[in-house]
Amino acid sequence: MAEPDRRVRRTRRTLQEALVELVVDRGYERITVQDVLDRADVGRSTFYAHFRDKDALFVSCFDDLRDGLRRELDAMDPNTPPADPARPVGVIFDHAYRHRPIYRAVCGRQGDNIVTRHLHQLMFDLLRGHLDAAGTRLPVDIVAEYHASALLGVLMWWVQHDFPYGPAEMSRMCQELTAPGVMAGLATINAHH
Amino acid sequence: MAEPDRRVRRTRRTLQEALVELVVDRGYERITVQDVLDRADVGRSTFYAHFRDKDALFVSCFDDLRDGLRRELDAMDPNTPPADPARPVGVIFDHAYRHRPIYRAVCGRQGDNIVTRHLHQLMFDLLRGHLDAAGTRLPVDIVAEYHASALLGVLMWWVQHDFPYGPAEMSRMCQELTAPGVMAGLATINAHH
DNA sequence: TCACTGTTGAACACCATGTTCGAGTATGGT
DNA sequence: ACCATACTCGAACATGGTGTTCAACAGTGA
Repeated sequence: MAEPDRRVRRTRRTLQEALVELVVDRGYERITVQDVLDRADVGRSTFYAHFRDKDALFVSCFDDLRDGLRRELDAMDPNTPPADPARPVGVIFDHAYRHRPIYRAVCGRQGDNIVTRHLHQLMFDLLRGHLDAAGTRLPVDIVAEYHASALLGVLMWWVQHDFPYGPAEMSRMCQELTAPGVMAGLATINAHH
Repeated sequence: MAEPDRRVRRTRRTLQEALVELVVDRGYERITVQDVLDRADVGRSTFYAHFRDKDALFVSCFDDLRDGLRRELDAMDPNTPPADPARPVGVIFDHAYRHRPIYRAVCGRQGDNIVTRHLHQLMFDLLRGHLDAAGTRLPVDIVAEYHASALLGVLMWWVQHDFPYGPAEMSRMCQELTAPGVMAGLATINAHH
C-alpha cells in the first residue's frame, strides 16, 4: 500500500544516517545542510525534495524511534496494574540502551532541545495519566512535571556519561527515587496502612 | 576601579534590554542581530565592539542576575544547619519571582538552553554539596541529578505558566516532593529513629 | 520496452553575519 | 573651557549558509 519508491527509501535513510553520524561528533548546531549532503553524497535539490530543512530531517530521524517507544509503552500499559509506575520507566531505559547511537546523538551535546522536548512531553503524559487515576494532594501538573523532568534529566545524564550502569539498574534506582515522593504526594485516603 | 565610560554602560544596557524585550515576544531563535540593533537604536559596529555575537549578549543579560542569585545562596549557606536543603530552593523561587521579566525571557520559550544549563549546573552543585555531606545509598550524582532536573523542570513550568502560585507555595510543594526521595536515599545509618 | 518518477548539479536570489574604516561626537580629567 | 581620548556611527564589503529553479539524466516497476 503506497510503498514508496526504493530510491526514496534509500535517499531518506542515507540522509538520516549521515545527520546522526555528524551530530554525534560535531553537535547539531555546527552542522550545515551542505555537510549532510557531502557525507550522504546526495544532491542539494534532492534534500529539499524530501525535507523542508535541517530540523525536519532531524525530527524524522527520531520519528521511527519514538513511534517504537510509544508502541512498547502502549502495549504494556493495560496489562499492568494501574498503580505500578515503575514498569514504563524500565521500558524507556531499555529502549535508550538498545538504541544507544541515536540517543547519543539526541542527548549527546547540551540539550539539543528539539527532541528532548518530545521525550519530556511523553514522560509527563505518562506520569500524569498514572497520577490522575490515583489522585494527588498537590496539583497533578506539578507532581508530574517534577518527576518527568527528574527522569528525563537522569536519562540524559546516563546517556551523556556513556551508560555507566545497566538499564535495569538505572530503572531500579529511579524507582527508588520516584516512589517515595509520589507516595507522599498521593491522596491521603489510605495513608496509614 | 576601572569604572567604564558612561557611554559604554548605556550601550550595553540598551542592547541587553532590547534583547530581553524581543526574546519575550518572539523567542530567542527568531531574533537577528539587526532586530536588536533596530530596537536598541545602536550602530552595527558598536554591537560587535561589545559582544562577539548574539549568544554573548544573551549570556551577559543573565550574568548579573546569576551573580546575584549565587551571592544570595552563598550568603545563607553557612548560617543554615547543613541538613536543610529546603532553604536554598526557597531562595531560588524568590529570586525568580522578583525578576519575573528576565526569567520569562530565559524560560519563556522551550528550553533556550543557553541559560537553563547554568541554572541546572547551579542546582546540581548545590544538591551535590548537601548530599555529599550527608552521604547517600545510591550514587550521589544520580540523586543530585534527579532532584536538580526536577527542581529546574518545575521552576520552568512555573515561569511558563505565568506564576500561578506564590514563590513560598512553590517552595513548600517542592520541598514536600524532594524531601521523601532524598531521605529514602540517604545512608541508612540512622534509618530507624 | 516504456512511461514515470526520483535524482542531479549548477546557477541563482536572498538574507544574516561579522569586519573595516573614516568621520563625527560624548566623556572625564585638567 | 579645553583637549586628548575613547566611543559611536553608518555604509560598504566579504563571506557563507539557505532554499529554489530547471533541464538533463537515471533508476524503477509494470
